[in-house]
Amino acid sequence: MDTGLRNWQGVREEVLRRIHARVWAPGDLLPTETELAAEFGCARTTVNRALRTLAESGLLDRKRKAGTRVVRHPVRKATLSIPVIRLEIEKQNKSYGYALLSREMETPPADVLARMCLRKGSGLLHLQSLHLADGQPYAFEDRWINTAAVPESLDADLESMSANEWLVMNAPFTNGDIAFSAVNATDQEAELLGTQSGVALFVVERSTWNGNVAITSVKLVCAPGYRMRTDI
Amino acid sequence: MDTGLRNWQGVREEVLRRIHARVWAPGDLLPTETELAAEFGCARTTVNRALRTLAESGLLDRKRKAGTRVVRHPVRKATLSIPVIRLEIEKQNKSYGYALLSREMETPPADVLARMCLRKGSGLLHLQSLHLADGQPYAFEDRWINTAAVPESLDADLESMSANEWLVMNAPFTNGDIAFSAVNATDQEAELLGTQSGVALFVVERSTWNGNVAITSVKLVCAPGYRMRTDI
DNA sequence: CAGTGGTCTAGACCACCAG
DNA sequence: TGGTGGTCTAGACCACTGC
Repeated sequence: MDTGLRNWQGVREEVLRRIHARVWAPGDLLPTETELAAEFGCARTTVNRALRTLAESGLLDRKRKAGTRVVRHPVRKATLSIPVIRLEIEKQNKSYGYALLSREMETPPADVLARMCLRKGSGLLHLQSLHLADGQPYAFEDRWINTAAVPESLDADLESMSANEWLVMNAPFTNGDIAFSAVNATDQEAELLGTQSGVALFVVERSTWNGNVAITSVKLVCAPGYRMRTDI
Repeated sequence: MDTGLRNWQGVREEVLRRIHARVWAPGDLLPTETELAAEFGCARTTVNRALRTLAESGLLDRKRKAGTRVVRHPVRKATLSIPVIRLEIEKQNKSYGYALLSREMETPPADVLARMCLRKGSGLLHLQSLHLADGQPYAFEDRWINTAAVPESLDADLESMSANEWLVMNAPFTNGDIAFSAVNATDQEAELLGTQSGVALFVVERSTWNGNVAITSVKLVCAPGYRMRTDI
């Protein structure tokens, strides 16, 4: 039977429709790729692409020999874009500002060492800076850079360009992790962000590696009212 | 020239390596698919798959006729899994508990209506509940359900099963949005979560639609110390 | 071990868009 | 308008895994 679905987006839409319409309910086994290809009148490759896409977005579970099933608890996946802060601000039609507050070689506290998987004794470059949007405090950045991995960072001009952008252009990374949480503002954070201590602040912590070499670990404390949103 | 890269993952790794090694620097134009296929000794389809994958993860920018370029500011994309809370807790080897606190038909406040893109006058089902991990408060859930879109929800047994799970199984959605922020605990939230008012809490807000029909809007206030993490 | 998805190939046509 | 990526096809072989 040829229903005339000749491209993979079309097949994906039709499969989605049937899942929503409960033709294939959660836990159900779908026909094989070959059967669907025959029904839709297209090549198996096309069906494969459609089903693979749906599996990647978490709606289907595929196993060789076992076949393709509709997952029982669709774990929705949201994709967050982690932009360079300057671009994030400029996209809101605000002017970006940046101020370097401090820059020292220091022995990092234990939690930073642990996050970067480094052992004690290594001195790291410690940077504190402030990002501004239209002159207002936007986020406070507390960053540690592994100078053993990125020695050029010692000579970098970090007065005019944020460490974030310098690293993006000069120290590529292969993997990392990111975490989000909420904290009460310390006195220092409150003063820098122009608010009162105790106010709830949104925090982003990110560490990156090149292979298994730690590059940098950064903690971004956002100004009150910060909201991170995305579509699902 | 055949360098023996015969599968798309291998091609992807090699292209990645060259980007990291600055063979192709940010902004540079890559060879065409056909040229790369010749160099790697594989079919163009294979190169296409590799480059398409890298473009999807935000490292390459591809345009017909213009060719493939390394992006200047690699916007890293983090994929968050939004799990059913019960599963999230059980994955930590803790026992899941759930308590329905209130269930009323009510006229929602303006901000909820706006979030769901509904107009005034519609009564919605308002649910408040508490999620527990090993008996300790884990998150406070404040949910509105559009009964016009999901009339069966009026008869659902929401004492034993959380609304989240009931909806996952009974009211599929096609799209939605999700937002994260930080708030200071209100007196009510503090009492329910076993903490003091004013403590910084992590908040997740999510709204879902089936086509353009609003299904539900939920606000999840997490217990102190909540951390959401993922790899990038 | 046999059935299923995963992938590769060579060739083809098409859509888009920069020059 | 020509060059580039986007996709489809038919056929093939392979890898995994449930039975």
